[in-house]
Amino acid sequence: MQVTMKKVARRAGVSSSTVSRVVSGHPNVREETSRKVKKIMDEMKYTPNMIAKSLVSKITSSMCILLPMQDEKLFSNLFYMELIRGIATQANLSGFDILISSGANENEEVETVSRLLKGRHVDGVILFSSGKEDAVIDFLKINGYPFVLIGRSDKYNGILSVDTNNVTAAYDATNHLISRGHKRIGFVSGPSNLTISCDRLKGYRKAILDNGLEWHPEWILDGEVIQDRGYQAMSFFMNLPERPTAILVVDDMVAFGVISGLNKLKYKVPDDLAVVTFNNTPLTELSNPPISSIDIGIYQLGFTASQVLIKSIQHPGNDTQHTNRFIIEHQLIVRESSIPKLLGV
Amino acid sequence: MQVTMKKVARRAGVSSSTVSRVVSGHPNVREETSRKVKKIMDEMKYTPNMIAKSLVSKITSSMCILLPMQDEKLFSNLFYMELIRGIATQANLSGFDILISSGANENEEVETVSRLLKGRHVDGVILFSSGKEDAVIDFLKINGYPFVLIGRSDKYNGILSVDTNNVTAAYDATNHLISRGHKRIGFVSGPSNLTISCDRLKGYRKAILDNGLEWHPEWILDGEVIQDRGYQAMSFFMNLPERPTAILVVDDMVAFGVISGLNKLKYKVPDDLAVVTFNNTPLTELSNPPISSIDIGIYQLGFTASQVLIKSIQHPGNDTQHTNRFIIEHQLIVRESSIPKLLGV
DNA sequence: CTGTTAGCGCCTTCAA
DNA sequence: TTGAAGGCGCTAACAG
Repeated sequence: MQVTMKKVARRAGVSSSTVSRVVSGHPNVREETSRKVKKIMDEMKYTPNMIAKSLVSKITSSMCILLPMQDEKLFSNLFYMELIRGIATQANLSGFDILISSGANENEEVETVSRLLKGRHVDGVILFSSGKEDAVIDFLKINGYPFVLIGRSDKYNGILSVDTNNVTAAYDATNHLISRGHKRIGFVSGPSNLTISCDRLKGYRKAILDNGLEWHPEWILDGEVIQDRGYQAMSFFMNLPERPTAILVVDDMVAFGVISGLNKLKYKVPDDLAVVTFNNTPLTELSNPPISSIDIGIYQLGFTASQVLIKSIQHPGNDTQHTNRFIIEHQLIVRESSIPKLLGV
Repeated sequence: MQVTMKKVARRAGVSSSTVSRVVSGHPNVREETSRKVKKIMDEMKYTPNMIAKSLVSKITSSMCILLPMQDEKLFSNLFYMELIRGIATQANLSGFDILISSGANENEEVETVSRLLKGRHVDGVILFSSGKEDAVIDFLKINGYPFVLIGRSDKYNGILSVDTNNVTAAYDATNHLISRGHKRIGFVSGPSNLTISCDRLKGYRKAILDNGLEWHPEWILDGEVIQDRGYQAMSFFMNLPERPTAILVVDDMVAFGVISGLNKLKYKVPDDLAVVTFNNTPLTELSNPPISSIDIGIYQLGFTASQVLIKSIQHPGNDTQHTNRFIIEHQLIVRESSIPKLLGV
């Protein structure tokens, strides 16, 4: 049997409105009454029924994270888990709960989100930019539901989003290699339909061109191929005439495949090929050699997204606010994969 | 403005009870009425208000996953994400939503879970065995809330749990090494307060003793030390008099540290030291050499836990049912880290 | 300052 | 087979 306000009220000899006032911290309650009611609440172990509260207030204090469908596994588990951590931490700080959801296809995604939002299960959504048209975003925009995009989308503007400046990040990473004397630099790309892949490629290319270096299409490898058969791919790559002396890799996991392949082929990192990658997951430190990586602040990304969404939920008016795109700073973490080994170890 | 049953009812010229019956598939509705109401519902895009439904039915169709506090990062992100996938997939199949929660300390954990359960936000909880006394479990047992434990706990019995037989798994892994001719086998352990670590150690030890092999305390390393300074730890290990020729490692991530350390020290895997590990996350394939690993079916673990919890929520009577411990089969995936390299590659 | 009243949107009797 | 009425636990408006 649940302890309700009514019961607390009866036991305390007051009306249930008074109990409600005490619970919600309403000012118009005599100090004494408040204390008495609170004591009784403690005794009876009263816990508010959030469902009933939601029903009348139309606020659920929860948000959902729409995980992308598993069509590309390149940026996967480590990345999302860290993101969820960031989101959850910030959400909990504001008393929000996190709901995880996903759909097998776009239709299912829309249905899920619709059910959750219209069914008043959640107040808003955090989702990931796919780069292409997105039925979910359309749905959210049309119905005016609060949502935040992690990543960037060329197709939509004026929507709340949190992102890394991937072009600059790639530019910086490439410049790091250039500043270490590399003239021929390759690139391992991610799925070409993802904005994140395109942006990183763009930044890489810009750095190459800005520095007047050579630009060879053969120096650009496909990350998915590396994951599947890193050995062959790297063998091909390393046997190119005038092959690169350094390579920029779109993701830590993929960099592992690259280095693994190189090791098998008896090439040394960074001596034969310097490697810089993105995301700076814990893997980079465990690799041999440890991998230089752009830390894009995954946790921050999630934390901020959560913050922005909650703000948008709590102040719905600000649709046309000035800043709707939030950029998380990145930072290059230099490790052995891009600099000559230190003496001693 | 939300579309309610009332509005649909008015528009369809029936009572809202009838609409309710149609929605819930109640048999006592004339075929014709049903069709008419359904048509109107579609037209008006009626979506049931789950909150209101919950309020009266006292069923939320959602569960929460209580993520462990981040005091040990040994079995971390990759593991949990995969687990969540399994849980979410099964849950969605049954129309359940997943709530992610965590707490900074045990008190917070209890509070969160209590709020969620008593506030009728979720119907049940999936949590992870910590091995020691657990205030959350106490809370759940005392209040009779449905919950499932992933892992095993010596302290509690008769509670629903889903687990790997880690003793057997470790036994099998060790026997694999023994069958390949290894006589001196080391072990890298996880946090000693976790049941999972103890069980794996137990299985390893049993295999060693059953086969009449040597048992040296120095051959047992601490996983956390490896993560922090794998190089030194492995250097020490490899310089032991009559050092092991093989080693069993409690987790993939840690095995990475081990192999990384060995590489730096110019030792070869598996020639100088064969390695077998647990969990079979995608990392094992990306390593050089690829690591032999016990696949404990993380996804299955989550999937089953979800299934068991839902069953327990929907049939609350079965507290004293016969099977309350579900074991997921494990399987050794043999890769190059434990067998001589294949010719040709 | 406090109590009464009237819903939130839905489901479940009970009567017709 | 259908409708009316009442209530789930809470909040908000209006009186006192």
